[in-house]
Amino acid sequence: MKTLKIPEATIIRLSVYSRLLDYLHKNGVMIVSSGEIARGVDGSPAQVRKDLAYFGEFGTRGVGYNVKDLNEQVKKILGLMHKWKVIIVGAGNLGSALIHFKGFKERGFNIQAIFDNDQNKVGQKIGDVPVYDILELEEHVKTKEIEIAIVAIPARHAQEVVDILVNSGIKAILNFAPCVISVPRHIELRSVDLTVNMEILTFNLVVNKR
Amino acid sequence: MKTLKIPEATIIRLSVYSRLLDYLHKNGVMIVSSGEIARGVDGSPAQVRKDLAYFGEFGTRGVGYNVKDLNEQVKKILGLMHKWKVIIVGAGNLGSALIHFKGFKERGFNIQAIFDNDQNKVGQKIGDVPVYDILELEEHVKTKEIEIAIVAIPARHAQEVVDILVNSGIKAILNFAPCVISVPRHIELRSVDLTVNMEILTFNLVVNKR
DNA sequence: TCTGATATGTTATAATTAGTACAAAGTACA
DNA sequence: TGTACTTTGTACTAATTATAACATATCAGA
Repeated sequence: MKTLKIPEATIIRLSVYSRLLDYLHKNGVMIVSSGEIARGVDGSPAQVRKDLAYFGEFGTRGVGYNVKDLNEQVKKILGLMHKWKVIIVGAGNLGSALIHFKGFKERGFNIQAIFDNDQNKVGQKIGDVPVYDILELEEHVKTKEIEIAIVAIPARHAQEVVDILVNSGIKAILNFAPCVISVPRHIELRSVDLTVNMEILTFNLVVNKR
Repeated sequence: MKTLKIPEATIIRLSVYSRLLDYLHKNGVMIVSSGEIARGVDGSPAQVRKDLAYFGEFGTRGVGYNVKDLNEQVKKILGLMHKWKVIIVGAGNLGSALIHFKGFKERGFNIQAIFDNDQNKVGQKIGDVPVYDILELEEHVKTKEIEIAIVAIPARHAQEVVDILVNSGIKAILNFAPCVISVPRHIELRSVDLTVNMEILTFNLVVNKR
């Protein structure tokens, strides 16, 4: 199979398209055009078609796209045809907030456990997710075959925990600690950096005043 | 002043450089080279120099960069020479977590208030930040001259709240609601979309297996 | 003061991504 | 069946961004 390189921006947009398609499908819309998708995601029709064209032909000329079929195809592209086993490391404020975030389950991410080193939290539940001792992290990931870990701990311990995750055979990590993290090439890593996001805003505020 | 367009990727990197420079400065490091910065942020020396070159000459050939001076310059570029007045809308799990996140204050973002429509929360404090009724949002932003709002509420009400913020004269918005938000051109908007980030991971997991 | 070593700033080149235009394919209806 | 209309998929063009190479400036030591 030929896998030409796909721009990350395309993947981001596909994810947003898919959420719109979810919404349209839920509301009984059967057919949608690239123009309607574009309006729904604040993009251009050409961009929508080009993004889809990386992966095949999903529409009918003169008609548009079947909402249900297209959504299934897009979800398949995004790797959402099966549920993913997810854990969260860090039962602090952010970890707890992420447990309660509805969006994960809606999109097929099952949060199965949360890990912390605070013995007051270990053995409790947050929502309906059990809190385990972080000492059990490596073994748990291995035996339960966890695929994705969300790291929600302070920056000074993040690399250390990531190393444990890497050793335990995790496949992907979403990191919220505001620091640079290193992982071997075969592991997927993304960082959500809140202060960086804030600073992009302030940069734009300042330059736009010039 | 000439303001040629700056890639957003450059701004993201500058923000990361600055955090590294904070760290180096705190540890008494006086001089740093583009190569050392690159190692610290997992990038290339040429990229570091090019990013900085958009804004001027900050180093000394044959020597490197003065850590303190460069950090001041970079922070100035990022608009961090003064503190920013920030509010959070939504006192749910995520809003509360963001209140407790240390990184904001460290980088000059002062969270002054949090707004919610839950009357049980109104009048309370989260950390040391007071919770106000969301009905007071518009007036508060106007009179206190709040510059940045963080939106941490469910997607179905996000656009509605953003419209209030826009009317009240907010300058920038960081949105955590998983949906597409529209604002007038003169307002800065960024969205942190957790499921999109997860789906970039799963996409990469799936394609890398091929 | 001259020479070698080092690190920046900049120019040139390559790669990537987005935008435009249009041909191809389908629909509707006289 | 044929014609006008719609919407996709793609080839082409333009713009953006990253990479590499190099010229310039500084320092240290003889």
